[in-house]
Amino acid sequence: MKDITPQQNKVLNCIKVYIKGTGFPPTRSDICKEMGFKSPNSAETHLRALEKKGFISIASGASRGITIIGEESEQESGSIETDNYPIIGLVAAGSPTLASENIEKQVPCPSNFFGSSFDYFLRVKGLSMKDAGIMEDDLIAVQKTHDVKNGDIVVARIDEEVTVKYFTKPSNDKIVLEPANDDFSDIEVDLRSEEFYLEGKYIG
Amino acid sequence: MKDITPQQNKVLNCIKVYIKGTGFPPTRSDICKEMGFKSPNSAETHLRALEKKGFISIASGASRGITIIGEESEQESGSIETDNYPIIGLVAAGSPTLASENIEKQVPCPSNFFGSSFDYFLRVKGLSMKDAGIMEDDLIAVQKTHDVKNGDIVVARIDEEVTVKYFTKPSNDKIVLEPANDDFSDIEVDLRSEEFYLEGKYIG
DNA sequence: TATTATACTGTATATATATTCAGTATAATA
DNA sequence: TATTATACTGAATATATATACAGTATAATA
Repeated sequence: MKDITPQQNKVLNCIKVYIKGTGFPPTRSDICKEMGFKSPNSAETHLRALEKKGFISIASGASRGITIIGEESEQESGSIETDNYPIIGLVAAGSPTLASENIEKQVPCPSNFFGSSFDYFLRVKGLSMKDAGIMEDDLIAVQKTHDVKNGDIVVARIDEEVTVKYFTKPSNDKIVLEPANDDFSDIEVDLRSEEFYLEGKYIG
Repeated sequence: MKDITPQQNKVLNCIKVYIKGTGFPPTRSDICKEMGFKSPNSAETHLRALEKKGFISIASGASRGITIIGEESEQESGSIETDNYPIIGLVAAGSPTLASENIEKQVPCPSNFFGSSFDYFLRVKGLSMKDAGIMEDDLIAVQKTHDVKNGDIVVARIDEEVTVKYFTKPSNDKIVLEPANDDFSDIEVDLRSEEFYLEGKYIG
């Protein structure tokens, strides 16, 4: 990263303040107003300099196409690794689980919050895992994987239907999905005749 | 906040993803590309609807002048408000709950993760709240407060013993703590003869 | 000394963009 | 039944915006 001049730093700071205030980057004219310039080209040349030095990137042709290139770890208190995770609501039959139409919203959560890494939250429908502490409308953290062991709680899809159950594989072409609620019965899947897709594994 | 339609939610989510990816809001055309619309007016009408319902604000005349109105989130480029919360394990009789000897460890968590603010995590012992989805060794988020309503799940201490139950106060000097498991029975506390201390309220 | 980077003013213009107008269609509501 | 909200296509247009071109001036290099 090359040196930044005091004036360029002022412009960079001005852009940051603008974004914080409005939610979107300023135009060349906006920068002129803020900085007191009388020509939009003054802003333009500063932007080009800042881009050249790697502080921002400019999307060509697009208005307000300024992106601040931050040095990431600006966090003071221990720099916790957080990420946004999508919450998956009702999964439309046949569509990929993580397709945007299934995403209710994104929530921030530390990536190691449940001890193991995970990929998304799933909103649970039904009470079949009641005795495992998973209730209707609960959010469960799911890791996309096919590596599951007997006794794991898995998210599985059988013929377009998504379900959360205990996983057991007694033989090579048979899978048993066991609910944690006496009111529900086991599901047996014959891998030779039925479609079975393992969406992932319950993490927390 | 009025109701949002599924399609409007898709558009809103699309805008959020765009901002996350590029650092600035999309144009009407950008939304069309992302959503598959063939007319910029499709995006325009959705934006107007979202504005009317209070999900976004639109700066008139400005390009890309879309601002997401998050209920709390002032998160530009990763500055999510996270805090460390203590996990309380077995609470030693007679000692203050938050005393350091009771703290198992600290975990980071977004302060608004459960919608409401909270003060610590408590590790649950016993299965008395099984039917409410609270199992042995579960972590529950607890807010230190004395402001509880009938039907709230509370953390209470009666004569050196800490317990998690539904709270009801039928009369001025009597409290009933109700478990969520048929195998356990209600606890009635006579405030005139027994010591009762309200540690806090169950948040999530 | 010539060159390059910084730091501006001022003008011009192609195009990116918001925004209005005119339609079509469906479902819900009064 | 009429009305309103949703969900689009398609075209038109005023203007917001990026961006190039033409200059001026100062300071720091090579």
